[in-house]
Amino acid sequence: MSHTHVHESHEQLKDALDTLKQTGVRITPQRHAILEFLVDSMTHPTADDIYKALEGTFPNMSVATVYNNLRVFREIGLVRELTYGDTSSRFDFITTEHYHVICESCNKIVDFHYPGLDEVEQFASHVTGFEISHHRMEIYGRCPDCSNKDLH
Amino acid sequence: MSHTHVHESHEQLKDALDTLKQTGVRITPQRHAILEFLVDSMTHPTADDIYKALEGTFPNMSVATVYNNLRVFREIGLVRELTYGDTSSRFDFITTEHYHVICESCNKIVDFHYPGLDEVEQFASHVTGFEISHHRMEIYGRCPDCSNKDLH
DNA sequence: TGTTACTTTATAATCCTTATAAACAGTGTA
DNA sequence: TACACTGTTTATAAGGATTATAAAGTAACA
Repeated sequence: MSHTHVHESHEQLKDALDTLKQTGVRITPQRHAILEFLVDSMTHPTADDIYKALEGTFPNMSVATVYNNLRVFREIGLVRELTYGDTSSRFDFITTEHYHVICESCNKIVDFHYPGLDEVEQFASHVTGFEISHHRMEIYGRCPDCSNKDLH
Repeated sequence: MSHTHVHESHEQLKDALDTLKQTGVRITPQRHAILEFLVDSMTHPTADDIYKALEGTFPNMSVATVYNNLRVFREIGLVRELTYGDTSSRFDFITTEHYHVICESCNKIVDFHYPGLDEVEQFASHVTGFEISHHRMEIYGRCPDCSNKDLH
């Protein structure tokens, strides 16, 4: 299981680097590191999280570099930017289609897979006349840990 | 039709003011004006939109007043805060349950009604163990106007 | 080798939102 | 009415996330 995950991560990173090549985006050490961190990360990091995480490896890296490259990755479809109510955006390496459940108490974000809401898109297209491209959905609630805390 | 809408607006404003009374929130001229603007607005305004719109009536009103009261309205459930990718939040007077379609070209926001996605909430609760409270969903695409522009 | 375009860095600037403190206004009580 | 109490607005400062800018660095390629 763990071995499988490691292998998947490598594959995902390799695919991402291939995408960079195909799109003509240079693979710099910083870009490599940011992508690697995102692929391995299960935590939906903010730009600052990434910046801090790579501080050790790249003592001179600028915050702007993180932001610039996250924008590049977003534009070529490698990364999704999540804008919730809180102050800063979170970034998510795109693998398969999934949604997020967010704990309103501790802000934990958990993935869950669900068949795409195509029928909602079709309905929206029908009533509004829009050409639909995609949608986003998040579900809010309390995670098991925080629910248990309430019992004390 | 128009007459009906005017009447509905009055009812909605009245209901909102009642809610303020019940919750023990004072009805100040500024709060009245902000609520009235939100009820009449079909445009999902930003805090700054509201500030500018009421500048004529309240030349001395502070931006902080707008933000403070939008927070109050949100906390008592009169208003919903929409956080999309763009820089500033938009605010939406809550009437009945509806979702939003957003034009990626001109940023227009159109409402559409759709039965709540309860089954998705239940599924998410089942697989993650969360106690679900609510969800959000937005659909993105191109509005008819912008689609037509492409044809030229 | 030299030129060109891209990238990173460092820093400043911008913009949205919140915090703070003083002035103001309503409400209730003696 | 006078007075204290609490909530509200105002004005301004501060905070924090993100973007813009210019200089320095680096890869690609003729």
